[in-house]
Amino acid sequence: MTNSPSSAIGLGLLLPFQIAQLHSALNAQAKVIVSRYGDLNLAQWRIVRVVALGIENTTTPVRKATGIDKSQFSKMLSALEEKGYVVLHPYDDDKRQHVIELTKKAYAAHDRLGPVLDARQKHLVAGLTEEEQAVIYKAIRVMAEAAEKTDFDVPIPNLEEE
Amino acid sequence: MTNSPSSAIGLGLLLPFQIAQLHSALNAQAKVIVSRYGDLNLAQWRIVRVVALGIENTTTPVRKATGIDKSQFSKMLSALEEKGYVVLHPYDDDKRQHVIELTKKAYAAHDRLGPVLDARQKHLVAGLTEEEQAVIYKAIRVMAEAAEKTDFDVPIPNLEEE
DNA sequence: TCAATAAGGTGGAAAAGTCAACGTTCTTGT
DNA sequence: ACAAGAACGTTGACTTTTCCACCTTATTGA
Repeated sequence: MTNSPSSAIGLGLLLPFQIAQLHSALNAQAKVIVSRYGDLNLAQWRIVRVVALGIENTTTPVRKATGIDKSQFSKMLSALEEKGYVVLHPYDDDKRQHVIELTKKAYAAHDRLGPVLDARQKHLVAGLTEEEQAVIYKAIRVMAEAAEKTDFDVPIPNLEEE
Repeated sequence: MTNSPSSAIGLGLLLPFQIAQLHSALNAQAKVIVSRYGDLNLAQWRIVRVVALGIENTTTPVRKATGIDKSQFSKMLSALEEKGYVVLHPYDDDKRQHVIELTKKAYAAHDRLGPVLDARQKHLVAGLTEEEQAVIYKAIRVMAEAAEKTDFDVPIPNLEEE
């Protein structure tokens, strides 16, 4: 699109890069939208969302569902509590964890932002057919799995170091 | 990498979120690979790569091609210069910019890493057909474009605030 | 020619994210 | 029952990334 790189690489070899670009763009977009509707950042919003949708409501499962590192999760949760979005209760089944309860403020934020982000989602895939969307989901799954491997022992001729 | 990559993927959650997860996984993978072959980080590697492929060789176009924020780009370029990967020359057509010249060290790094990342790329899409790959590229393009929009004025039914 | 505005790059500050050590709680095996 | 080991969340140090204000160079328009 901008300028087609020299054949060999072609467009083919730039996939991770393009995904990084796409992610960056999506992230920026989400950030603008979310910040316009409140004082939550993206990570905080995701936590609220997972709980609001009733997917999970205790710390570890929520953390896993949102894919946030446990250190940051702890910090974001504290921030949410401070800002009055959540109340943390002890969890009897596992006293290391907490039960996350959303406040009215959180639900209000969710009610406001949810539709906007739904509209955004629709907008994002508006130019794609159902079949194409299905392909994307498959591709994400496949690539995420393939991203596990890190040892690509290319037949390297004894490389001279510099 | 810290958080299990595949766990949250495939839960049927929203697309941007899954892309973020995928990006995170790909990023971690690339990080490991790149760091194993030298002292460049991802951003630095991309700069080297764009120049090595002859796509661009002056600052602004390289910056745009790599999609790196201009502040970080400046820092990464300084780091590359310090580490002896590039030499910066004044650019007469626009004295605000620089011409980026790669050193032998940079070319050597490129020669070593290029094949490995090519192998990685092949591995990533190994589970996808040609058609599916084509869909992905289209999807990325479509979504990246759609990510520009940030005003989703949803017809908000005047929701009662609390 | 000269001011006004835009674009590029730099550097400091803030935010986000990562990492490792620690205390508590849970689980497992004996 | 109890010790050993694992899982969880928290904290503080640290790194990376992002944001913003500033200075320089280009461009535009009068």
